[in-house]
Amino acid sequence: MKQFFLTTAIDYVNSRPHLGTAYEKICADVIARYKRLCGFETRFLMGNDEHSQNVFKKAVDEGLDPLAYCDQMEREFRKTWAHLDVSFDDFIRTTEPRHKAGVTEIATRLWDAGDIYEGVYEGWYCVSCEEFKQEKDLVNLNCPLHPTLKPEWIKEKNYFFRLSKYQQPLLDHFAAHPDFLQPDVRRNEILRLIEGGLIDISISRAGQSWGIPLPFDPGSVVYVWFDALINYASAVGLGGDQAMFEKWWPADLHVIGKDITRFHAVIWPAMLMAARLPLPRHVFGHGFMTLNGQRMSKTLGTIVDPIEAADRLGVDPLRLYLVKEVAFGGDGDFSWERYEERYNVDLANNLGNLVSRVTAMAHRYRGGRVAPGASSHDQLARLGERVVVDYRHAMDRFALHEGAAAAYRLIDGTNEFIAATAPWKLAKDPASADQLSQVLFDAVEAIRLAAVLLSPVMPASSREILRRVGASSADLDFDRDGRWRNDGERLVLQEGPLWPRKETTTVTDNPLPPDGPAPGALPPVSAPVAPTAPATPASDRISIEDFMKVELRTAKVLTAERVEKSKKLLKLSVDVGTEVRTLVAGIAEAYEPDALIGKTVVIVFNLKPAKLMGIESNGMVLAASPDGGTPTVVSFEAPPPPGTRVR
RNA sequence: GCCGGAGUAGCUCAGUUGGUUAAGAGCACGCGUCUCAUAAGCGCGGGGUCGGCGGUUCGAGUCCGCCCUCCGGCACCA
Repeated sequence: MKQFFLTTAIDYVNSRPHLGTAYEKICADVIARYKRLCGFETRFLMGNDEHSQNVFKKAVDEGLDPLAYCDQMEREFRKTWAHLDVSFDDFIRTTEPRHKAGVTEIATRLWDAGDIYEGVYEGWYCVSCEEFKQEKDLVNLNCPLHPTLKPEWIKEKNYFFRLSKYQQPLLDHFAAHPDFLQPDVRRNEILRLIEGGLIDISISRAGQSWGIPLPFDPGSVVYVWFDALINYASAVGLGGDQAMFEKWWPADLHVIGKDITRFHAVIWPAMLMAARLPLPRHVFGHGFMTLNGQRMSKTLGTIVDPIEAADRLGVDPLRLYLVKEVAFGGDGDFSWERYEERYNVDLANNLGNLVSRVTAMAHRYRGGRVAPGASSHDQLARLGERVVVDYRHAMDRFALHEGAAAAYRLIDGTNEFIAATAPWKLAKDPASADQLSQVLFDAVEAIRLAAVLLSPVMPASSREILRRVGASSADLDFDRDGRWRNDGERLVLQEGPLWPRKETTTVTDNPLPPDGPAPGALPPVSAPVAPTAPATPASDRISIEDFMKVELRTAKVLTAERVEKSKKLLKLSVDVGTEVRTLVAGIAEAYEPDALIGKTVVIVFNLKPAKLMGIESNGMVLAASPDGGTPTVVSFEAPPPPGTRVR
């Protein structure tokens, strides 16, 4: 039997799933369901990534055992996926024994192959980033991403994977398998990256407990992302169930976000080459969902809860929106208005209304029993066959949006067909009885076929439609059900609207706050809510002494000019009361230099000097800086004299 | 500045390797029409120099070069 093994990325359990993660799972689910429909024995894998120091820390902060915390998150994720009708066959957690077995197996193979070697890594290590930092990137010896954290100088035994050795083999593989990585944008990107040269990478951490020990040196654990990649293989028995592994490996498809393509299209294949294991057949890097064109960000409050979105109009309407309105592979935008618009147009007006009118006529004119007539006009049938071809072609190359569009061409065509044949007129003329039967049958059959095509996208709705048009929804099979069938009597049921039209409310585009309202609630209609910063856990707080180390003072801007060749930097000279200082501020995108002159701002007075674009900066201007937003400098309505201490 | 991505109708966007789905779809708007249906459906219409300028070609949203604009990342957010 033909088979298909696909995976999504496993998710970090630091935060709950949002619409972006849901998007990936839903798209993968559509592919999985399509493959099942086509008769593939399908294995659809998802899971959680738990061996992160951040997870460990977060659990400790919440006073939980890390595993208990992960258990809790697993329930959260599973609940979400179940709610969204994501039909995964297996769910792996990287803390499971089977995963440990897989990781151990890969590590051993790479070690035996001589592709792992021991080295010493020295450098500044930021615990929060779980990364070594270059000295030049440090901010006054602090991590640039975590300004309150001082990276530690770590000198540790470290194991490296000879990634460099696989530059040419990878290029060869890409050349031999042009569709290994899709879409093309990603492929080109990665090819350039590989051509630019690969360097060996560190794959272990010493002296940590949260992780999987290296088989050849239990004092070190496997670096979290190296560990994570292996889940795809360990989930099908690598290092454990050999028979299962042989059956399912290699994976046919990894569905991942575009941000992690290099892990999946460079490092992972190289690891498999080194382990002498076959490579996955396809990697697909999908795009990101934005909210009203803005990145989804927790701090901006631009996160959409997928369960909330599903509860608003329905799981299937959400799935259809995500699949049909976004070209799979590109970025997509979500907005509550557009979501409602698509619901009304695609579901209420078109498909839902079509089902209503056809089932109503079937009942009114034929008592609900519809069978082909003797006079066959095959215009709808031909459209159906053509649409099926387009649909398959699109779905087979993961063009999910085109697949959905193909199904909709049949739906639109059926509405047109009804207008053209006007069954209500035929019904008035007894001589047209046979023709009427055929028209009704054709319409019912078209709906049936469209429902089959849409079944991967809208599984529950598809079942309901099939039930109403007297067709079975059990064990759908594309070869049997995915074609025009001009035979058999259909017992049609006339019931209420599938998707009642929503009257357009004045839905605002305000994003939901991070911990949004109860499911079912409308988004806030009030004025935009200021993004609320996540509460800082008590353990991360600093003492007053710590704070007092930072000397904040007012300063009056005397001159301001753009830094040559810089996009973000302004060079300022400021009066700090006792002297005039030069400092550099990254606010050029938000402020014209002239607008700052004469303003009194707050600076960090006792900051060590740093060189930026060749200019020595003696202090730092305080500004509110949202992620991805423009900064606003702290200023005063009634400025105190320069040099006043701020505390 | 470097590296990516993108510029197609008022809005959101499709447009497989350059040539009969090339100038499209949906929404919005205007007009018309049907009455089976969820004030849904169907038809017609307005409106675009396919960012600009060159080039390759018998033929260019499509390929090449330069330029403009926007977005993202990095250099530079001390």
